[in-house]
Amino acid sequence: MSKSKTELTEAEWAIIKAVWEMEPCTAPDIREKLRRQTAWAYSTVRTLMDRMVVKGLLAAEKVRNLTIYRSAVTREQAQRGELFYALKHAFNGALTPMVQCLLDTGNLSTDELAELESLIKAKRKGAKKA
Amino acid sequence: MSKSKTELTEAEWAIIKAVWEMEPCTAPDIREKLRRQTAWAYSTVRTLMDRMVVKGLLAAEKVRNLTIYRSAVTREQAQRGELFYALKHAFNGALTPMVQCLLDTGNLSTDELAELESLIKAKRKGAKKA
DNA sequence: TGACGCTCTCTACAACTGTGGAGATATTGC
DNA sequence: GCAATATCTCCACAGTTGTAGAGAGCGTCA
Repeated sequence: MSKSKTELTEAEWAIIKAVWEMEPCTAPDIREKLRRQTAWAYSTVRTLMDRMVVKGLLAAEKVRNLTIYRSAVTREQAQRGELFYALKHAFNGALTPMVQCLLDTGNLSTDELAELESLIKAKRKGAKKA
Repeated sequence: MSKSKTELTEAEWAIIKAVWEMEPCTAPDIREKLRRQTAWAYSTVRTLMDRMVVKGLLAAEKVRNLTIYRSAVTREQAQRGELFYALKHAFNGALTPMVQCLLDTGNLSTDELAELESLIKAKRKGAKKA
């Protein structure tokens, strides 16, 4: 569970994020939701969504003349997929350099740093038992 | 400096990693280097590399009948690009959840966790002054 | 019952990506 | 000078991604 090689393009990310927030939903719903960012034509949204169904990213169900969409991968799965892609290719799977890079480039506030630190502390505590 | 939107495909990652290790180098060099992983035909490697030159990922220079390639982006730039792609799309730019996800999924040893912790500590110390 | 508005289906098309064959050219050892 | 090698140039082709137009089907309000 969780070996689903999930990789999304930019357009797919836009769509699936909208779906997560509105599901179950229709293509026009999503189109509307993304209007500000994308101004896509209906057929554009529809095509993208249907392709995503084929890829197993969304699930579609027909009700009368409506097509109802739902997400078929969780946000966590998708996030992991993306992160692992970066981890694997850009960092050869080495986690520490990846975090290093984040720290070096992101403009982290002192608060955020503190938060990260406690995250790790918590994790360490948990790991000790396991 | 560093706003270069660097995003690489899987094949491009393979190539540029090889280039980083051998530059300056020729297409046959790279082909040879990747033989184990990919078994690409010469023209495949060559096509990929030439396209990467167009994209500004590599730089090419002709010497006699040879084409010498060099990287045109640093490893750090490329890494940042990839990481930011994930950060922006999968995590809406929020760093903490991203790290959380890493911690949750990666099988980090206690040692690695400790290393991360000290990385953050160091960063905090530095940030205080800046 | 007809016009209006929604949603759908089908189709297209250009750019980008992965992959590589065919054949021209240059370098070099004999 | 010539054959053998290493390189290169050009072109092709299928699959994916981004984008969308044209027109059919249906529910509904006068």
